[in-house]
Parts: sequence; C-alpha cells; structure tokens
Amino acid sequence: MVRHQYHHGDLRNALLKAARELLEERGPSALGLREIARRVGVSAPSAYHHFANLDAIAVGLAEQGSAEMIEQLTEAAGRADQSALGRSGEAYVAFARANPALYRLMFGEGFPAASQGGKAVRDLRQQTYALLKSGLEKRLSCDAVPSAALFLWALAHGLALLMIDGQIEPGEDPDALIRRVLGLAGSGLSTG
Amino acid sequence: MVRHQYHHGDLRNALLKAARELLEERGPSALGLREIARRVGVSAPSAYHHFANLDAIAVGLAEQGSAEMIEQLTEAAGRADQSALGRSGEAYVAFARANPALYRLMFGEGFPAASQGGKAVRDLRQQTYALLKSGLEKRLSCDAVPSAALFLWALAHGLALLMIDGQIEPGEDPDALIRRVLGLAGSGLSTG
DNA sequence: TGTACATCAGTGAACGCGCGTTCACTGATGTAC
DNA sequence: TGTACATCAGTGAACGCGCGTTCACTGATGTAC
Repeated sequence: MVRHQYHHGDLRNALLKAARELLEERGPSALGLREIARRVGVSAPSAYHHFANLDAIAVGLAEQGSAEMIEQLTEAAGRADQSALGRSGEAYVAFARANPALYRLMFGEGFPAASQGGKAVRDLRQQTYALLKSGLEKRLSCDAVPSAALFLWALAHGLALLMIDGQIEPGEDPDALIRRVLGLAGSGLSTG
Repeated sequence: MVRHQYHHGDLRNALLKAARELLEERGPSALGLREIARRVGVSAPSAYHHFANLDAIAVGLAEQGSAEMIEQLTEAAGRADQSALGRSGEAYVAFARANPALYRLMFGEGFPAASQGGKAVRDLRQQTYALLKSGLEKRLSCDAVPSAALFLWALAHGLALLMIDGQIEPGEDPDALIRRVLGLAGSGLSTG
C-alpha cells in the first residue's frame, strides 16, 4: 500500500471515522463537511462521490451508532449473570456515556434528518423496544407491557442524558449510581 | 405611544420574545442574531446595546425558561388533589412539551453556555432537586433520597424528551400515557 | 502481453450566502442652569 | 419656560470568515480486444 496514492481506497469509511471524531470533539453543531475532509487530508468536493450532502453524513453516523448500540444491548441482554433488563439498562447508559455526541445526534440534535431518516435509526428504536418488551413479558400482564417499556426507556434515556450533560453532581462513583437508580425501576419508591 | 419611534423603549424584551419564537419555530441551531433583529424590525447592531453577544441572548432565554418552569413546578406541587410528586412530574413534562426547543436549549443543545452559564439555569436544577427531595423525605429513609430524586428526575427528563422528539408512537392519548408512565415510579415493575 | 479507452475517484478554483461583530455616525431624550 | 449639552439607543456600511456546493478538470484504474 503506497503512502500517498491518488485514490484513497476507502474514503467513505475514512470520512465517517473523521466525522465521528469531530462530532465527539466539538459537538453536532460543529459537524462540517469541509472540516471532515480536512481531517482526512482530502479535498472537500471529493466527499460528494460518497455522500449526497452533509446531512447524508450525519445519517451515516447515526446509522453506525445505532448498529453498534443494538449490538451492545443484545449482547448485554444475553448475559445471564443478572436480570437481563438490569444489564440492558446499564449497557444503554454506558453506550451513551461512551459516545455522548453521537447519542445526541441519534436523537435529533443538530441534524433532524439523522434521527428521522435513517433505516438503522428506526430499527434501533424497534429493537430497543422489542428487547425491553421481551424482558417484561415474563413479569407483567400483557396490557401493562407497553407503558412499562416506555417507562424503562424514558428512565434510561433521561439518566443517560443527565450524565452526558454533566448535570449530576460529581464526586460519587457514577457506575454505582447508575446501578442504584436503574434498580429503583424494579421496586419503585413505595417501599422505602 | 407613537407608532414608529426611534427609540424602541423595551428592545431587550422584544428581542427575547422574538428569539423565543424563532427558537420554537426553527430550533436552537437556527437561533441567529440577525434574524432576531429582523423580526423585531430593528437593525442587527442595536442588539449589542442590550446583550454582549448571541450567546448572551441564549443565556437570557434559558434563564427565562428556567424561571417559568420553577414557577409552574412549585405551583403544581402546591396543589393537593393528588400526590405532590405526581403533579410535579406531570407539570415537568407539560412544560417541556409546551416549550420543546426552549427545554432543549436549557439542557445545552446548540448553546452550551445557556445550560452552564446562567444563574437561573443552575437555580432550576437546585430547586427541582429540592422539590423532589421534599416530596421524597416523607416516604423514604434519608440515605435513599438522593438516588430516588435522580431516579425521578431522569424519568421525567427522559419521558419529556422522548415525547418532544416524537419517538412515541402516536395514536394514544399522550396525557394518559404520561400519567401511567410516571405512576410506575411509585409502584415499580415488580408487582405486575 | 500490450494498448485504447471507458470509468470514476480525486483536484483547485470559484459561486453565493449569511453569519457575528465593529465602526463611526445620528437622532431622540432628559437634565442642569 | 427656554436652551445647551451629555447621554445613549438607534443606524447603515463594512469587515472577515467559513460554510455547502458546483464546475470543469485530471490522474489512476481496470477491462476489452
């Protein structure tokens, strides 16, 4: 493989990789086509051979993120050393904490197209729900499942975002805090 | 009051009002100083007599939103026709649904300064927490309160954002859904 | 094996745009005398 | 009550910037014969 070849060979993936780094470094609002190309060391117009426009890059990132998240969630649910739901919740928050800007992008920040347009993004929501529901069907009556699934999703989503935004007072072990908060989903607050 | 006076008289508030409308119409990323001035019918530089820069306008919006939210939450908690926590939760989600872009701005979308810099924004978080904790102290042992408060906040925050983003399948009465999901915070999932 | 040629991933230059902000100014206001 | 003047909220013009995107091109690749 020659060092400076005219044809890049895998520019599409290189652009996505640089875009993702830029996204995490400087946030969704700083995601720009020229800066992405600059980081890859390629001229800006070359990106148009691989993406229709900047929005398409954002959609690509969201799809990539969704695919990874699905993978990590199902992997966590498969492990059996604890309740599948508990593991999934922790994996959910962990993904968001590891990829904060990507997670925000996936939920529409900066590029509405990224949360609405992509197939993989819609799939994530379906699969997340399916995962939650399959965990819940063992415990609950059928008609209670939809509310319960939304309840769990909202809890994980909200907790993830609060941590990402640095709204939690630091000083405590975050992982322990996450486990404790997610654990409250099972017992509720009535039994102090 | 003359129609076209050279001095506006209340330009600062007029700018904030226009900014808020623009924010809700087109989202945080479209919040621009020139467009705000245009909507008020005033030249762009005039804004600099009232705000140091665009960021300061965003901070002003976030502070305004925080003040309103505090007011509505405490008002809801004061009412006694139901549990104070339940009412507060519903009021929380209701505010976010009524002011979706403002709510997102308050949590850092587009203008990090808006969620970090403003005194009123920090106050909201403190007061939200205080409200939750005062409701929880009657029910729980002292050392369980912090986790429980974060649990409730995350649930309300997550539910609010999922609804704002249109992630909930429509067709169902949203208010009933919100009540049901928030209600699960009390009982938990163990008792199907 | 060698050569003509179609394909297409790259290029530099340029487009028009709208932005935030600065500048020197001007018009209105209100206060001191 | 009238006038000089300080104050300051407005103005238009201009700044430099970086953006997404288009264009006509050029260089490399690989296939047909």
